[in-house]
Amino acid sequence: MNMRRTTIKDVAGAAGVGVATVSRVLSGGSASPETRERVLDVAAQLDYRPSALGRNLRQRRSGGIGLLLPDLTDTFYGRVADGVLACARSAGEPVIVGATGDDPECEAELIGMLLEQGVDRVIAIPSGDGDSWAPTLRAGVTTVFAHRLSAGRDDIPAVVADDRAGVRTAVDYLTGLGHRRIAYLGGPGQERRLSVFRQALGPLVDEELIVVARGSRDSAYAAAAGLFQHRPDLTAVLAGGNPLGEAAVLAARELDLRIPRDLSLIMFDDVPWAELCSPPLTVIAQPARDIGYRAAELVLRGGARRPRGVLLPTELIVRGSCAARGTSRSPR
Amino acid sequence: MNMRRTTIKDVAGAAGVGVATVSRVLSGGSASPETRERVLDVAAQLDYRPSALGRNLRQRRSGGIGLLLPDLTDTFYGRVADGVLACARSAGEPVIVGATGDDPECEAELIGMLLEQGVDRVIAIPSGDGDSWAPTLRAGVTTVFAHRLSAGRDDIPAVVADDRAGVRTAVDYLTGLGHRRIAYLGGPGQERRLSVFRQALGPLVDEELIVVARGSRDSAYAAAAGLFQHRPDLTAVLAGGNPLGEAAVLAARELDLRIPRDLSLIMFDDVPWAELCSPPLTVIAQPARDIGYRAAELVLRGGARRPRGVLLPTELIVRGSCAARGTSRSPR
DNA sequence: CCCGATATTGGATACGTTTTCATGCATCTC
DNA sequence: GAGATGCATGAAAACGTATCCAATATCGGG
Repeated sequence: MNMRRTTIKDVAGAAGVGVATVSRVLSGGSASPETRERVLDVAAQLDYRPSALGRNLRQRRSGGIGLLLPDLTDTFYGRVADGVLACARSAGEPVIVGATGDDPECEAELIGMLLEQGVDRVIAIPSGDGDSWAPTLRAGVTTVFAHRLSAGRDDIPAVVADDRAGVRTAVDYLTGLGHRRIAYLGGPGQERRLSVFRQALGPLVDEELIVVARGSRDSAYAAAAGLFQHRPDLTAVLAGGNPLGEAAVLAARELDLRIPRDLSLIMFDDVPWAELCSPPLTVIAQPARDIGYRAAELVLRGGARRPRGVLLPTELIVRGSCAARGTSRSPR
Repeated sequence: MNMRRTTIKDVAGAAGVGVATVSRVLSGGSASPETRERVLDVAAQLDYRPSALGRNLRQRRSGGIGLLLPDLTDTFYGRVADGVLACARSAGEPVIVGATGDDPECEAELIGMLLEQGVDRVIAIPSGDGDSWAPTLRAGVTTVFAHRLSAGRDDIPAVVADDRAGVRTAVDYLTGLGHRRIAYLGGPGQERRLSVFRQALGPLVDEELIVVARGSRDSAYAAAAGLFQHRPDLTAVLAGGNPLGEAAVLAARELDLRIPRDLSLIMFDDVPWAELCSPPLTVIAQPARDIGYRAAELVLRGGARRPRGVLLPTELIVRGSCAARGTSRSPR
């Protein structure tokens, strides 16, 4: 059972032509109609597939695109990945995916793996500081960020949702409902949202109401529960991602806080279950799939002329998790 | 800006040795301590990374593993993918991911892409019939199925959850609560669950209560709504996956059916939001991540001696979406 | 009828690596 | 001291492809 893979030589031999001709025919080069037909016939008959290994080695590029994101478990990232895969497939490009777990060290390691693999395009939801990305740039790999920017890397185009507008409308909506003590529950890599939050809240900002959790579910829950216990005077929460929102709902339930009577909640990212929750969650929808798709488009078009990035709109979807600030929360 | 990638020749030249020696040192072969050190020094200094392209071409294997699944949007598949990625990373293997959308044609196309890419291991959640997989086997690609089996492909090992036990305990639980008219809401590729469902229900089975939706969310909702409207006499539903469960909850709410008073619901697959639902959903938990991880282990160990597959346990997690059959549903 | 232009073709080379094989050198054995 | 044994080493081949270049065939024009 030592089936050698059928190579271009086999096709050439069977068709009675040289390998160069076969290569040309299959790459759309010029050839006489009859040879072309014969070659195609033979190739089809032998079920010949040109080896990407040989081709890539020859033209010193893998033609694959690398995708690095924190975690495929989070539906948001899943949707981003879905968008990337869709676009890549329509271009016939394979995608190598790596999960960084939001760990810069792990990210650096995966970057190394991608470089070793000869990937020449990378899409990433970056975790660490910008330094990790020096290697890809130095190697001439066209790089595009998705969903997040990386500190000190304004030389890499990015496709992101308009956090600025999202946070602002959310904050406006909450203050419009009369809320004054508004908390922010954030995750890793959300510096931009945070700064906008502070800015939008203006004089109302209270640093103690800003909590940043690490990536894990446990950490998110702990952050939410801690926040609610320490500051029973807060009346509204903005959760910076669906895991945080989930943690907030869970913690609120555990502490017997009723949503929205005792606590108003807005969650970043619209997920299917937001509607199933009771009350259904008011959210800021982000076009996750589009982010992935557009990033893939950008990286496929190549770094020739690089647009400075793409900003996709967000949308506040009002459901039932926010109420006008009524009586102050009853203390237990 | 035509930075040639640093190759093994550069290292050899700079270290004053032959390329063979460099290759040996880096692959852990034998070499005198002093040469080894010098080579390693130079390699580190030049930031040399062996090109996977060259290596793979030489040893006629890509060393990568291909992962084909229906959809990264569904958290279940996301968790499976996460498991695969984790295992692959610990083995240093890159993973090429493709989304089939549960479309056999698309699946076949992606299989072709993987073969072209020279992948020598594939993990798949198969969509179509077994015929699609003839090419991979013929090419000597070790193939492992995850989560599902493929009809007529008992020569490919599979890592699956114990649907058999899962369905049986669910049905037993429901009948134990007094339910008699139990519906099954299924998706694509669930033949096994269906047959077990019929078997477990025995004489109670009612073919009209068995509905199979296509993959999309809309289709799932339509199936659920149609079922509930046509057969208002049913008292319990088993949803074969979290999209189906979601659809069931949504449709029930739309038709003003209260869960669990009017309708008991058990959902396959435990997702974080199952707990957030009100009432919290009773589910059959599947070890999705483990399925992926084990499949990766299996495919990495290689097809040398092939275990006939792995069966992972499921668990019925009772929450609040099932009730004893009380009064018959009031007709609107 | 001959020459130059054009179209088609096949041989050879290079891509970066691993691996085989032969060579040289030092050490060991009798 | 001569032959045998072992080890470190480098030259060269091979993996499958794309492309350069020369060679051949075809054709048109003078």
